[in-house]
Amino acid sequence: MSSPPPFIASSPITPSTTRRRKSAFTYKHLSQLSLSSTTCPLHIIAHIDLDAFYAQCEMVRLGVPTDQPLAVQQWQGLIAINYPARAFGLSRHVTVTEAQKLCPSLITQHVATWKEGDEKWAYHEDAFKNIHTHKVSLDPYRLESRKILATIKEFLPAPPVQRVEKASIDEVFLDLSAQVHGILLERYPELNGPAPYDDPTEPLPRPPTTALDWATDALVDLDDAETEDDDPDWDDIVMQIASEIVRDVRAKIYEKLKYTCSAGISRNKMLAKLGSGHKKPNQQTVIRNRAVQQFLSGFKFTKIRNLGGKLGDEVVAAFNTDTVKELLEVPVDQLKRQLGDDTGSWLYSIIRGEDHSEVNSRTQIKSMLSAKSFRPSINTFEQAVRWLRIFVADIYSRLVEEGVLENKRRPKTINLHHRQGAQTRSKQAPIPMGKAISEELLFDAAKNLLAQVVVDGRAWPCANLSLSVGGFEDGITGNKGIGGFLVRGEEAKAMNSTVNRETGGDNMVDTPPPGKRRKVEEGGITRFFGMRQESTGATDREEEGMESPYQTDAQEGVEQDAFEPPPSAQRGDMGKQKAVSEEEEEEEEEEKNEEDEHERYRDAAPTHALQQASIEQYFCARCNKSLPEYERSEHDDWHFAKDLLEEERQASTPVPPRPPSKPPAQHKGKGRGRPAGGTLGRAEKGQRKLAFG
DNA sequence: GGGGGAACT
DNA sequence: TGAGTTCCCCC
Repeated sequence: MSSPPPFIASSPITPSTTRRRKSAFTYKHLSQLSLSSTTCPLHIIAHIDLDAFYAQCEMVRLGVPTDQPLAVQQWQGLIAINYPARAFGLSRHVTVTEAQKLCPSLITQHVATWKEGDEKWAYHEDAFKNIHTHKVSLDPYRLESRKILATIKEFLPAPPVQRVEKASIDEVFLDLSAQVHGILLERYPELNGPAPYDDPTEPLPRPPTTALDWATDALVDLDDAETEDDDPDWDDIVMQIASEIVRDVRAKIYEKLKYTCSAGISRNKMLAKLGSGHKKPNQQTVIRNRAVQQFLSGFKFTKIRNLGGKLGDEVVAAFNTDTVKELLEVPVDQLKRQLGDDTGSWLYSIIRGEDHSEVNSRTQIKSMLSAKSFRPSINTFEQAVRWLRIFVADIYSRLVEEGVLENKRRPKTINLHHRQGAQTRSKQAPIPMGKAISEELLFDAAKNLLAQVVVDGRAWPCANLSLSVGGFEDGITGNKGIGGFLVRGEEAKAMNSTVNRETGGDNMVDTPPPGKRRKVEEGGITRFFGMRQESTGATDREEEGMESPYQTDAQEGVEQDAFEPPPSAQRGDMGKQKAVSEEEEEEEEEEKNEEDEHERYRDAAPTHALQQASIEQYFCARCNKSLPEYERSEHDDWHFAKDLLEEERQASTPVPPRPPSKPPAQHKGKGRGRPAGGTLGRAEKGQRKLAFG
C-alpha cells in the first residue's frame, strides 16, 4: 500500500531534492472513499465488540462494582465470565462449583428464565433447579444490545454516511469511509481541489509529515520492510481519523450506558474483527496497511472468519499446518487444486489480508427463535405442546417489544425444528397475512407443524425443539440504506464483487467466500465437501414408504384420506430394523450418526419388553390393529397429530371440494384463510386430547 | 419456497 | 453446552 506509484510521465516534475515521494493514492481513490466502495484502498472499517457482554449486562443491572468477579450461569454451566473473574483462571468450560472454588468472591448470576404460564420472563431464585420446567430467556441482553446500538447510531452521522451492521448481539461493524472522507477534506483542504489535468488517476499530494498522534491505541507491529520513520500516507491518516471516531463512540457508550467494549480498526471487515479481539478488554487496535502481513502472520488461520469450522479443519489436514505463515507459502494453484477453485482463491486472498465484503447497513432482526434442549428427551405430543406454548409466549412478547405489530413489520413464516437422536428435521408454514398476529394464531400454527413432524414419524424421543418466526425484511419500514434495495441474489453478488459500482476500473479480482458445498475435481472424479448428503424430508418419506407396508400417506404434499398407523408401530417387533440406514450412503461419519440414532432409539424403548417372548399388546380400535403396549402413547400421539392435520385440512378447504378439472383462481393470502370457528374447534380439541398424556 | 446444514457468538 | 442468528446450498 505504501509502495511508490509507478512513474507517470504526465505527472508534475518532482524536484530531485525533495525527499518525499508522491502519495500512493489518487484522486479517484479519494472519491471512492466517500462512496464506501469496498475496493477503495482507503476503505476503513471498525469492528466493535462488547467485553464479556452478558456478564456486563448483569453487572450494570445489579449495580455491581466493576472489579467484582461475576459470571453468568445457565443451568449448570457458565456462559459468560467478566474480566475480573478471568483473572482467577475461570473459563466457560469450568463448572459452577469449580468456579466458586477458584474464586470464592465470584457472583454467579443465573440468566432470566421463562416459566410455563407466565406472561414474561423473570430472574428466578435458584433458577438452575428449574431446568425441566423453565426455558432460558436472553431477552434482557437483547434489550441492552438494542440500547447500545441506538447509542451508536445516534452518535454517528445520519445514513447514508452512517453504515452500521449488527453482526451479533454484542458486535457491530461500522463502515467509516464516508464519514472519514468528510473529515479528511475538512482537515486537509489541499485535497479539495480538482485533480491536476482533471485526471483522477493523478496521485494526491502527500500528507504533512507531522508525527501521527495515535493517542492510546494499540498499534500492531509494522511489516518488516516498513519502519516507523516512513512518512505517513493518506491511509495512515484515514486510520487515525477512524480511530478517533471509534474512541468517541466507545466513550459515548460508556458515558450513557456504562458498557465497555473493544474495537478493531482496519481496511476491511476481516482485519477489523481480528483487531477487536487483539487486546481486550476496553481497548482498541489499529491495523495499518503497512502492518497487515506482520499481524496476520502471527495467527492460526483457523481464527479467520469462515475457517473456524470444518473448512478450517480440512485446510489443516490438506496442508498439514494451521498457521497463516506457512499457508502463505502454498501457491494459488495448489490451493485451488486441493480445495476447489472458489475456496482456493478465496483462501489465497484472505490470508493476505484481502477481504472486500461489504458492511451491510442492517440493524434490524431477521428472525426470532425460541428453543429448548431436553435432557432427558421428551416423549409425548403433550409435553412438546407445553413447550410450544412457552416458545410462543416468548416469541410473541418479543414481537411486541420489537414494535413489529404496530410497525407492520411482521414475520411471514413460522418454523419448527425438531431433533431426535442425530436426526434433525424442520417444518415451516406461512403466517397467514391479513390477520393480526396473536398468540393463539402462532400457537395454532406451531402445533400444526409439530403434528406434521409427528406424522412423518420418528418423532420421539425428542432431544431438542425450537420455534422461530422469520421473513421480516419485507416490512413497511422504509429505512433502506445504500444497498438495502438489493434483492437476495444480487446482495450476495454485490457483497463479493470487487468490480467497483461506479468506476469498474480496478484490476483487482475478487473471489467469493467459500460456499458451504464445494466441488473438487480429482482425476475425473468429482467429490463434494462440506455438506453431508443427508436425506431430505421427501427422501425420508420415500424411504419410509419402502420400509413400511402400511405407510402410504401424505407423500410429497399429496393429501390422502386413509389413516394409517405410524411407522413407529413397525419398530416394535424384534426384527432388525436397519433397512433404512443400510440403504444410506457411505461416509464413516454418516454411519456413526445412524448408529447413534439407533442406539438412542433403542435406549428409549423398554429393552426388557423387547426381550420378552410375548409383549403386552394394545389394540387400537382406530386402526384395527394391535401393537406393543409400550408404543401406545406414541401411537395415540400419532393419531392425535393426524386428527389435527385432518381438521386443518377440512377447515382450510371451503365447503365442497371442487372438481380438479377447474382449479379456483388464486386469491393470494385469502385462499388459505380459515374460519374462526375452526380455530376454536381445534383449540378445544387440543385441550381435550391433551388430557390423555 | 421448503428443508438441511455450517459457522459464529 | 445451550441458545440464538445469519448465511448458504440443493431441490
